[in-house]
Amino acid sequence: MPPDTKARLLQSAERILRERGYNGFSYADLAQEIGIRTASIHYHFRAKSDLVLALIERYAERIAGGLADLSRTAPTGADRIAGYVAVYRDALRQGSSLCLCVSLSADAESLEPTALAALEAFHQGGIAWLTEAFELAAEDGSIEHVGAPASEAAATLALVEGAQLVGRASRSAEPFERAVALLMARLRDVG
Amino acid sequence: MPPDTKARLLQSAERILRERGYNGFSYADLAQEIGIRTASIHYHFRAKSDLVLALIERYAERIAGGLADLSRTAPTGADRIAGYVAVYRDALRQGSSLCLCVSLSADAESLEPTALAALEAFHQGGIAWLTEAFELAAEDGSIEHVGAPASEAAATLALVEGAQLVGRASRSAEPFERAVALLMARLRDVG
DNA sequence: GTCTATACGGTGATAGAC
DNA sequence: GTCTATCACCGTATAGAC
Repeated sequence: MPPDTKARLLQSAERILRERGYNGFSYADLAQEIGIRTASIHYHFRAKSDLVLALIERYAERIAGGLADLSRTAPTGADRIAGYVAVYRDALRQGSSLCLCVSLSADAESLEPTALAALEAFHQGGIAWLTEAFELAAEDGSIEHVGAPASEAAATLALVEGAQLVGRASRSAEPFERAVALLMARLRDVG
Repeated sequence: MPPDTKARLLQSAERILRERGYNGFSYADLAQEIGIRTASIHYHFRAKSDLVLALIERYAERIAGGLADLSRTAPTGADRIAGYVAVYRDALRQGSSLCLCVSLSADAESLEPTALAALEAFHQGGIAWLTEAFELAAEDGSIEHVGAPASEAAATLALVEGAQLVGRASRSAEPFERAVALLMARLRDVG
């Protein structure tokens, strides 16, 4: 019945980290937000690096789960790409936060090797999923002039991550929409 | 003859900030690197926010100057886009650093309004330059199937910034190259 | 211009009581 | 599980001597 502290910690930590970056958030912020002392956080996560690693893994699983759902429910390649872009649009939250892994990539220098490896795995997973989506699109004709699927995938991942960054600098969703407009225009039959 | 301390400060600060982010570098790092005390840095830049603002303005001018040169020397739209991509490729330095403004965009929450405004101006300037380059390309036919120049510009800015981020997470140049490969393939007659 | 000295709060982390 | 108390720094910033 009492809310699971560890879960609340993860939830708050993710939000703060996505707003302020790895070096911009502390156990003190976190402690204040959920109403315990910093010492208590160390009980759940021995070190800040442990918390961050748990955060990445949890985040990667959640996104991977969402993409797997999308693969099942989206019939065309265009539907899948539209859904993928929506994931990043939602994560931007009108320019107020970044995808956890976009935020952490910028602070790569401060991360442990294990966290760095998890970050790379996240990117690799995104590219693999996008490659499949573009392969499907090449077959079903739902996206205009599709190039090599692996190249389209790498470009699309960079596009949405960069679009988030530009939106973050403007604290607005508009730059994101402008950046993905051409990609969205290539999609056919998307509601 | 004695090296200008202010200039050395700016040079070192830019390097460190691009490697570690706004919240990941301190006056102490800077002081140690150029061999003076932190108190002396405050003589040149009253507060960290003043240093960062000077850094952005200097950086924006340098990049704008480079792009202006490129406009004069690159005859086709494709040449200009290739040159633009090269600017970001060089700034990535094999995955060891980011464009100053990519780094700062991720730490937007920590910046003063003046710095944020300068960041937005940097992005706006990049998009304006790219828009002209794509307009030229639409006329000279040097890039395949050019869409609305303003849309191409917004997408290209996001693409190269995102490509840097993915490269940074892997401490490698390869993800950057993969991300821009399709764009580069659209360019014709580029040595 | 650069220094020493210092203020003052933040930082991740630990020991041990409850 | 959470607390109090405490540690050993590190952070930006200032005052005033040289």
